[in-house]
Amino acid sequence: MTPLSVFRDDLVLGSIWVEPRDRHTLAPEGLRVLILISIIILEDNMADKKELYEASELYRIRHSTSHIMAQAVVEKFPEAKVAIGPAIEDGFYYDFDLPRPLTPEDLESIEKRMRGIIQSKVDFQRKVVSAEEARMIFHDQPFKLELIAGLEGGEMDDDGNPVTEKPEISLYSQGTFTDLCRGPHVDISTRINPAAIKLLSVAGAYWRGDEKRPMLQRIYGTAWKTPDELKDYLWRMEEAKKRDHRKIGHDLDLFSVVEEVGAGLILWHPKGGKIRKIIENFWSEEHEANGYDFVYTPHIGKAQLWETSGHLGFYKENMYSPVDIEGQQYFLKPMNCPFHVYIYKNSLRSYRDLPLRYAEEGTVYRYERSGVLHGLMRVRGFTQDDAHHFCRPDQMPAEIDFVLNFSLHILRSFGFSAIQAYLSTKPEKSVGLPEQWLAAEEALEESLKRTGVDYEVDRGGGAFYGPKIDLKVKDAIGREWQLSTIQFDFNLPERFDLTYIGEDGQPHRPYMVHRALLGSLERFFGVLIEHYAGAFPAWLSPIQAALIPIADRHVDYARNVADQLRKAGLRVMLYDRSERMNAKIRDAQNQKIPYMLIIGDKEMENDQVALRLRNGENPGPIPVSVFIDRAKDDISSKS
RNA sequence: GCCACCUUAGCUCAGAUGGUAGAGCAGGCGUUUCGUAAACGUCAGGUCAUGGGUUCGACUCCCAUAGGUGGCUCCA
Repeated sequence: MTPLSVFRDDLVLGSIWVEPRDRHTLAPEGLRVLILISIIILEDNMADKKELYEASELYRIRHSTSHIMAQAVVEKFPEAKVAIGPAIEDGFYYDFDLPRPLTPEDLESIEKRMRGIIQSKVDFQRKVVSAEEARMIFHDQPFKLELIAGLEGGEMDDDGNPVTEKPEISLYSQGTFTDLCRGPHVDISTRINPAAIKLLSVAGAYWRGDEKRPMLQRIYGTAWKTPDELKDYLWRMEEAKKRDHRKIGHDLDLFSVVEEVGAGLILWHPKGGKIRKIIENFWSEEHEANGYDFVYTPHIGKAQLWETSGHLGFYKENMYSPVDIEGQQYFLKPMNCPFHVYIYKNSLRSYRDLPLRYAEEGTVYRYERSGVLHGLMRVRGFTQDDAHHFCRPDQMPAEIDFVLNFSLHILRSFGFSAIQAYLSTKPEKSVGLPEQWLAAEEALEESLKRTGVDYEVDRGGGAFYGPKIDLKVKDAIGREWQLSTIQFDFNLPERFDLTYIGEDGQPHRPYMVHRALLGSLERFFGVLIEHYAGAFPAWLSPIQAALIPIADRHVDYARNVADQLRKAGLRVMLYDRSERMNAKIRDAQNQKIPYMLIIGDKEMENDQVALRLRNGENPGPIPVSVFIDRAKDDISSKS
């Protein structure tokens, strides 16, 4: 038996014991997810996960391990300048300014020294000092001096409000190392299990996250209570790596990014393209059935357009340089909104025409710094499943209800059942009338309440042009991904002077709502790949059934079955090469094809196929028609 | 963009201290016709990311460029 961590959001909550062989078959999709569901129910009743963590012993262990690491580093590099070293989710880090770049060998020796320090049983001692004393102690530590000055001056809290009470200045010492630290720590180093810590990587990090300030070297590490928990954490990291959409995208031949085309630009291969097409078809049908009109707009627009929309004022850093066309400047579009606005403006609108819902899968281009590009998740060109709603003030609550429910419906259709909403309200700097903001925020919140979806409010977190709801989904291993966004826009209707004629014969300003449900097709595809680990449900699978004849004499019959399946609307492939059956199964399995249909003498005689599923289940021979019914059921139920 | 690391055949990777490259898989061609995750043989594949430099000689060392990976938010 071997322990398997029960976790949520990478926070280990405990362990259960399973047979080693089950660990790999059950854990990733089956068992773990089941556990997750029950944990989520339990844990959602708990007050605040973050507070819980910070009060935990594990948090103290990690924070203290970070200090021990700092001690080891300072011993190795006496001239090191130390910055900060907190515990974080799953581990800790510490930032240093060092005379030279660290190597993997350095990490090994630091880690070894850390074990030595831990085993020497050092105490962690807390001491409160005055700012003056602190300055003396850290006279050659510029980062600490800056922190002391900050503490003394009374800094800002998370919301940017000045902290009124000056915190006391405390030190923690262990062994030869003293750090300016709020704590808490373990009392003695033996609380840390030297076999349950590991240094992971070194990365650059700006002092205080500010790119204008010095670049420090950050060492990341992890620490757990037991070696088994450490092992399990490392195993989880491996599992997450296996789900990496870049790896799966390559293995399953879904997409690529090549240097010759350009960084952050996606090539969709036929199989990825098939999945995209299925997503788009579904998307279109649902939009069609829900009162949307489809619009298509160009990829570039004149400078004046972006001037009016405000993009050249507020968004220019993310836009590419203009192209010159007959002396006029044109910009590649970073958003679709201005075009949709002009479709609205193209005729005089009556109050009877509203609401209008313009939808477009609009491809936009945004400049992203090279270092932040990441597979399908962060790219420079992508297609938004965009739409803009224009409605009257009296229609606004119903319109929000509609779009929120529509969003939830679409996300759930793709197998995302755990959805968390975030409502962001008026920031200090904003456009629009306060009463507009209030009405919109109230409509958003009331609507959230009616749907019953779990939500949090981020006061002051909205964009300057309007409040919004973001929807995040949890994937199969508990990670959150932001997909949908529903945003009010008080800015563009003003800037473009949008109106409709009311019952009173007078022009009125419409409300405008901008929304994307899947976000971008590229990113959404990446999330789907990781959520399903490449094993897409049948309705999304580029190939649904693989026909596997055992010997060449079965190929003709298999071809005949393939035709029947295609006529029934299934996507099939036939293994007609003279490989061994085992090799064909292995290949189909690696391609994560949902249904494998083995065909030998017995099947040929009885007009059957022997069904094998990619999870290893082997239901055996069934008539072709029975298989067709079963597959069609799975597909229509999207399971 | 910045910091560190990385870039060898389509893919995954070997190639001490500088002496112009090797395996497995994939691919082509044969042979095999086989009941639930890899049959056997054979052939072909590389200006070692690109461009400079050091050297008698560079995949190996230095510099630049392009791509990639991990970070750059979570308060001492």
